[in-house]
Amino acid sequence: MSETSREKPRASGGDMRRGLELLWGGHSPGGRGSGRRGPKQRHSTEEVVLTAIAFADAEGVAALSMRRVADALGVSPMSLYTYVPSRDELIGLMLDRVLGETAAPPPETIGWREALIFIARERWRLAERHPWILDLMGRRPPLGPNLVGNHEVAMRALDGTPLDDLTKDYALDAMHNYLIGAMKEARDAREAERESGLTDEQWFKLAEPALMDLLDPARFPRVLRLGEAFRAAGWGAADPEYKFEFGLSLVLDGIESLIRRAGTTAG
Amino acid sequence: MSETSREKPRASGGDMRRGLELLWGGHSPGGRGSGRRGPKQRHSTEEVVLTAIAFADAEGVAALSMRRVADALGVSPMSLYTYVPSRDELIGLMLDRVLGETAAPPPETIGWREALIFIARERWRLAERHPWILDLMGRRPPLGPNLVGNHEVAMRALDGTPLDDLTKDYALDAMHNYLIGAMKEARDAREAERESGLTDEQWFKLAEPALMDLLDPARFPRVLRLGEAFRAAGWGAADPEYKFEFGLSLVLDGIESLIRRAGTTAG
DNA sequence: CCGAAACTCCGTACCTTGTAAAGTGTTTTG
DNA sequence: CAAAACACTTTACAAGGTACGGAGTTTCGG
Repeated sequence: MSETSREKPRASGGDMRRGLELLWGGHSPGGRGSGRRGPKQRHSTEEVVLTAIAFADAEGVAALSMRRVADALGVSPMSLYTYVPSRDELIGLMLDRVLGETAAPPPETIGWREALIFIARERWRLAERHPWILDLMGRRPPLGPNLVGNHEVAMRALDGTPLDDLTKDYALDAMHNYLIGAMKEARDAREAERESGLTDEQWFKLAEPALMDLLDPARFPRVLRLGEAFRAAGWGAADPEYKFEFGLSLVLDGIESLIRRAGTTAG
Repeated sequence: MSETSREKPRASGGDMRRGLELLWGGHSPGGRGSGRRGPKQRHSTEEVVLTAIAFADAEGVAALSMRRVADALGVSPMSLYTYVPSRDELIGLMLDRVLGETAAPPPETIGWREALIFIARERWRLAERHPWILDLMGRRPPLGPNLVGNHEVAMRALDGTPLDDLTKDYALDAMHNYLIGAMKEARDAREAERESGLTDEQWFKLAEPALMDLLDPARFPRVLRLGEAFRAAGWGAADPEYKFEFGLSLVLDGIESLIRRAGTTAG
C-alpha cells in the first residue's frame, strides 16, 4: 500500500532541449564551466547525481528529498537548483545513470534465447542494486544515452531471428513488462520483510489463523488447496528468484513460438 | 518520473485482525453501530471508501489526501480516523473494493486460453476505470475477499489442464506480472498525454529533431531503424491496447508450451 | 581597468501532507 | 443521573518542493 505518485507538467518543448542536454552532454568534462561568469560551482552535476543515487540505494526514492541530498553534499537545499532544474529532472538523471551499469551479452553468447536470458538477469541484478528504479520506469522515461543503448542491445539480441523490427520491439516490450512486474514483486517482498521484520512466511503464518476463519471452503476451494500445496512444498517454493526464472522461461517460450511462426510463414 | 512511495511499518499482529475485519465484515449492515455509545456516525466506512474511490478515479492516488476526502464528505479531516485507522488502511479498502468489479469468465467459455483472455481483459478494463490500482498492487496487498476471489477465479480457469496447483500459481503469477507492466505502460501513456496535452506521437515528433542530433548511427543503428519502422507503419503501431493483446498472446503461448510439456510427461 | 552582467549560494517563506493531542458535545450503560 | 464511551473538531508539528530576493564572486565588454 501507500505507493503514491506526484505529477509535474513535464517538459513541453522549451525545457525539452535542456533536459536532453543534461542527459547526453551534461557530465562531459569541460562541457560546462568553460566560459561562465560568477563563482565556480563547488560541486558538479555528476556529483549531485551520484550522491542522490547513493542516498536512494540506502533509503529509497521516497525518502529522497532535496534537503537531504543537499545535506549530504554540505550545501544549502536551494543551491541544488543550480545543478539540476528540479527534483524530477534529478531523478531522470539518476535513472539514466544507473541504466548504464548493465552489461551487454558477451560475444560468445549463442542464440537469441541465451542473449535475452543474459539481458534479463542483468536487469534483475540492476534492480537488486537500485530497487528504486522500479518506481520510475514507464511514464515517459528520460531518453538518455543508456536507455537508448539498452534498447539497442536488446534489439541486437534478436538479430538472427526472422522477426521484423516492429515485432522485435513488441516482443522485447512484452518481456520487459513481465520483468518489471517480477522485479517489483521481488523487491516488495524484500522491503516488506525489512520493514516489518517478518519474512513472508512468518507474516503469512501470523495472518493465517485469522484468515482461516474467513475463507469459506465452498467459495475458495482452490485457494485453500494452494495454501496446502505451499505448506507441503516448504516456503522455498515462494522464492522470488525462482519465480522470476520460471516466468522468464515462460515468456521466452512465447517468443520462441512467435519466431517459429515467423520462420514458417517467411520461409 | 516522480513516482514515489512512502512506507509504514504495516500491521504486525495486533492490527492485523482489525484490518482483516474491516476488509471482510466491515461493510455489512448492522455489523457496526449496534450497541455503541456516543453519537451515531454521520457516514459509514463504505461511504468514505466510495468517496475516496471516486476521488482517486478523478485525480489519482497521489492527489488523494485525507483532507480532500473529508472535504468531499463535509466533515473535518480528523473525523475520518473514526472510520478508518489510517490513510494506508483506507487505500487497502479502496483496492479490495474495486477488485470486486471484475467478472468471472461466463460458463460458456471453453478452454483455459479463452478463460485467461477473458480474465486478462477484465483486468485491463478495471485498470482503465481505476488507473490508480496499478500503484498499489504488490507490497503485501490487502487480503480481502475480492483479491482472494479473483485468484480463485484465475485458478479455476486452469482447471482442465495437467498442471499441478503450484505450477498453476506460478503461471498465473507470470501472466499477472506481465499484465501489470502492460497496463502501467498504457496508463502512463494516457496520463502523460493528458498532463502535457501531447499525444505520444506529438511528443516524440517534438523530441525527434533534438534526438537526431544525438543519436550516432554507428552506435544505435537498430534503434534508428526502429524509429523509421514506426514512422512507416504509422503511429497506430504504438497503440497500447494492440501491444497489450500482442504480449498477452505471447504469454499465453508460453503457458501453452508449459501445458504441452506437462501433458506429455504426465500422461 | 572598471562597471555591469551573469552566476552561485543562502535565508526566508508559502503551501500541502499525515496524524498526534486535547477539547467539546452526545449517546448509552449502570 | 453520573460516568463511560464515543464522534467530531481545533490546533499543532515536522517534512516536503520550490518561488523569491539578497549577498557575494567571477568574467566580459569597452
